[in-house]
Amino acid sequence: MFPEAIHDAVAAALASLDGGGAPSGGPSSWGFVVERPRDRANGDWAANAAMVGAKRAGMAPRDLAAAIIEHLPEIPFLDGVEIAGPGFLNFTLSHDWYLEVLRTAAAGGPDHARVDDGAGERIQVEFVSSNPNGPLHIGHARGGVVGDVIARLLDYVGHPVEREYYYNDAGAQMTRYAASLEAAMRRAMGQDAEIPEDGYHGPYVLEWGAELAAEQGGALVEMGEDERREAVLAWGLDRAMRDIEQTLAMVDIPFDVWFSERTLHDRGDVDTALQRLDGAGHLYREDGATWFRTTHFGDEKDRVVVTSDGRYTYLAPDIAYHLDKFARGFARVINIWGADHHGYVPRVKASLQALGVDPDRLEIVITQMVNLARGGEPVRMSMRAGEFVTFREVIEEVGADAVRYFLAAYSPDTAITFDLEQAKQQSMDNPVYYLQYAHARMCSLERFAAAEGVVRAPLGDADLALLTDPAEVELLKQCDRLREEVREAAARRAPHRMTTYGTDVATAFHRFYTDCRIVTDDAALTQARLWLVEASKSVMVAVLGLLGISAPEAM
RNA sequence: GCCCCUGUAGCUCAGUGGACAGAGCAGGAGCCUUCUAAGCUCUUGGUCGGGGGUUCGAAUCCCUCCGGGGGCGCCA
Repeated sequence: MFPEAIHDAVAAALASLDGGGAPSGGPSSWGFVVERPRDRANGDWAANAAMVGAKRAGMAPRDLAAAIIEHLPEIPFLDGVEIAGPGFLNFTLSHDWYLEVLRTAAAGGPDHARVDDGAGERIQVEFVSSNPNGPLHIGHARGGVVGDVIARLLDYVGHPVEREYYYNDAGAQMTRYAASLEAAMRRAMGQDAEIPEDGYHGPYVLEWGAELAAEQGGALVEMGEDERREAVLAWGLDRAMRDIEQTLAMVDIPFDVWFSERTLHDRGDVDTALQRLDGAGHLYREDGATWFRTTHFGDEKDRVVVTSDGRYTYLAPDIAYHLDKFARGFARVINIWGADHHGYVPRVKASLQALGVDPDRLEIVITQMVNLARGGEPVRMSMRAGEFVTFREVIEEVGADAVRYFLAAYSPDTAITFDLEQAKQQSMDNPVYYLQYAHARMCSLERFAAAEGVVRAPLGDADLALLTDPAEVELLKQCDRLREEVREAAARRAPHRMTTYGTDVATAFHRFYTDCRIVTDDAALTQARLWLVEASKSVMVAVLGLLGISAPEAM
């Protein structure tokens, strides 16, 4: 109910100041906001209405503030309102409000702060979408974690969310991959074969080639060339996809839909999309190729969709793919792309616009680079030569929780260096343990209480008013932030806000633990504090759950 | 050359229109015979890259300059 209740009340006060008849646009036309003051001394919530509206009201901000207070309707759980600084209205909530927060959190569990802001707005989040010709690396991992957390956040605020992985199982890259695999297979079988210059050279190619040799090598070499090529490609696709899916499962990143590029070709969707573009007059031929006039939609140059030797460029199926997404009824589509793809945004948006889909419905989150390091030394990688540390290796070395935390903790806009040594350390260099430790302590307290024979009585019987220690109040205030923090993180597509918030909750809890002994001879106080622990646990489990990090009961 | 991201404490990063700029780490001083010290308290440390502008108010918005990263194919 906060901050909405305050906003409504202030809007009502402004409306009555306006002479009863709310003018154009109604109360919200004043355009003020209710937000958290940076400094706690300035209350629980602050409204800038008096500053924003001073000009329109023809009054000095502080005078307008006083007038607003004069006309302010009653707000439940409000303890007081003050004018401060240049004209802020600072609202302080009552202790009772925080006890309501405790009851809601303790009774409602980790889902207690869910909202249905997004009801009815189906969103697709498409992420990772690595080509199925090798293992995932750390860059894919970041897209995976960012996309996964965004999907979890959107779900929490009430959007029906579908997670999709798009894989390019058609085209020249796959042909090169299959040729490389076949060569590796032949080598494993003792034949003389060279992996093509423009093929894939990573150690995994040799490894998978050997697997292929062992599984079906004999049969494959007997086949005709075309048949064998098809069979190797199919096996290679399956092998890569299995590796990718398993790796993602290791860090708890599931997908609802695995979408194959081939289906677009097989169904004729690519042709259809190009015909539609042509029909709308957006295509032209030049130098033997077919061009899409993307400059008409703000791109810096036109793009080829069919090459002079009759093959599609990657853009052609991408047009069909994005068209297909919206044909599936998503109100909004979010793509998580690596920084190296940012240049493609204009042309994909152009294709949507050209075909009558509002390009604003497609949102593209760009994740910046991830560099790997070990003990401060950069780990050199070459994708072309296939020399890179795989995501799987990183997970095995540092653990799923630490990986997820690290990849979620920074704004997607920031380039990051993932230091394997640091991520592995179970120290304060690794704040993931700080959050998990808070949760483990909560569980430990419950175990201790039970061992002491303390039974938690029903919530309704607890005298929560006993919770007046500053550390207790601070912890309750932190718990109260969950809903607004999730909303903000979801709206801004900003997973890292959850790690920041989680740290605040953990800090408040550790402080509470240090300052207030929970299980004591004072039965009533013990009951109240155990319920506070329970409420905090709901919040902590919610945060860890949104981050996809495990909540250990003991550490 | 053009486009995107970025420049905030010694380090890694939060904060993107509000009130004296924050966290962790690192540095300094303390706290375990009692519920997990992977914890807590206090403390040192900043011309928010430089300069202009918009605004009642700018780390935040605009312009410009400088530094770092990425992208600019009839490759994916």
